[in-house]
Amino acid sequence: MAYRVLVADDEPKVVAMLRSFLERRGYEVSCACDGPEAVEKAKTLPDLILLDINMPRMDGIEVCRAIRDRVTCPILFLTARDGDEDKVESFASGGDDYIVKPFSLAELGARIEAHLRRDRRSRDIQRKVFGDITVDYSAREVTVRGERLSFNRKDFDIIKLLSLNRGQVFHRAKIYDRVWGLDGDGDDSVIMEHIRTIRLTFAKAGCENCIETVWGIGYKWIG
Amino acid sequence: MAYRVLVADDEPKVVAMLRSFLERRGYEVSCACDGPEAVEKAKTLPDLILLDINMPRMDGIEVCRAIRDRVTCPILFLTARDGDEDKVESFASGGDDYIVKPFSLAELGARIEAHLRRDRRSRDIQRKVFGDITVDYSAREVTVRGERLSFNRKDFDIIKLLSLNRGQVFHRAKIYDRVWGLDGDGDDSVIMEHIRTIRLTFAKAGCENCIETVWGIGYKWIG
DNA sequence: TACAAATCTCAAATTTTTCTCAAATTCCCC
DNA sequence: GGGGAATTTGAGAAAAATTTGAGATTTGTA
Repeated sequence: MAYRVLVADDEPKVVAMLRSFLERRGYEVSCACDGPEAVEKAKTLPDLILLDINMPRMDGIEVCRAIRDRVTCPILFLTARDGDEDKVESFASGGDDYIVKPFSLAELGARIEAHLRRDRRSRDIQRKVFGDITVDYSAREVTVRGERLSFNRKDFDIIKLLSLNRGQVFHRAKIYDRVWGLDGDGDDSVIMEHIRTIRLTFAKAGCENCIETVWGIGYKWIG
Repeated sequence: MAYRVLVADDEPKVVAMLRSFLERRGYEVSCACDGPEAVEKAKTLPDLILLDINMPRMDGIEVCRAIRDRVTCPILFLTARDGDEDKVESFASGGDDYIVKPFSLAELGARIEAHLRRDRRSRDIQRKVFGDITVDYSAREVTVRGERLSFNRKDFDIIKLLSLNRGQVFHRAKIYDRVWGLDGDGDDSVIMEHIRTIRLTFAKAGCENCIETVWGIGYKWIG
């Protein structure tokens, strides 16, 4: 499942820019253009929130105070104000970071990743993103553009093996060994069958060619 | 008990200033004046580390890489370098924050507090909200749209384990270990039975599918 | 101690996954 | 282009895992 980021800013230009940047990086983005809307959308429990401080009707700091009890995800303030007092107040309201505009997107991206990584570490979650596809190994879940695909045990185990080793070709016998265990007298047709159901499920979600056939050898994950 | 902060910087003046500032705020401070010393002192497992990037023999980023696997506490870089690349590399090495010198002590204090707070928060969560469902861990209470559901001890322990790790799949044996204790020779059917009663109780309150079955593996909390 | 609630057991019923096998198709190389 | 091996497809059988139902046992408490 891709990370869901909530962006709250009253300037449409900024929102559009952030959305495009974040989506390009594989996040799922939702937006709010004022304080109350941000509070409302925070109820969907995003994985991270970017909060502008200057917003009409309710400023970012008030939003943060309002949601802090219910939302445990990292909250990053974005703002043009560079005063010490603003910073101290932002952190005191429950914020996790404070980024002064204009900021570089590279830095923003790195900070977002760092916060998500810490969150992940404290929750022991592991996932990998391949463009539209996200594979979450601890949830045993695959998501394609937000749509959740369900795989049964063997299918997921195969996806896990291949996707953790993207680009590497696996013989069918090798897949059998790794997924079924070394004792089994693996029959290639079993693997082929599983590959088929995996492909079918991905195809239904509009995602072809995640797994490529390498003639005479086996399969590899393209992602 | 006071939080222990490790300060690593090769300039004695900076170290002295930070030490005095931090001690005035009630932290217990230890210092290192070069990279290897920082790595060594990190073994005492401080609660937070302030790391200068420019240090003799081994720079801050190398230090961070060296200790990241063993040390889970927040690592904050302090540096005079303000380039994007430095920042990105610092976060990539496992850092949690990047503060450019000269910084205000008020901001530094606020950032340190924020990082420690998050660490604390992830250790003792009081309650969590999942849409209609609220799980209160200190009161051992579950509420669905205001209606209070009652669960017996084991059932609640299972709910707690799963809901604190939303999305993560737990093997039945794992659930047994975590809820009953490691010694028990857990029988899967016990877990299945408890899951059933939990589901029944939630269903009566009009709340289906909080717990999802992952075939061949176990269960996970959807919320 | 006795009662009620909580916890555990076990086998039948159900659901889902996994495997099998032959026909159809695709791909590679001559 | 054609032969032959490799792969995909399709449908259904076999196997495995889970849920359900009914009751036995244990535990906590008045």
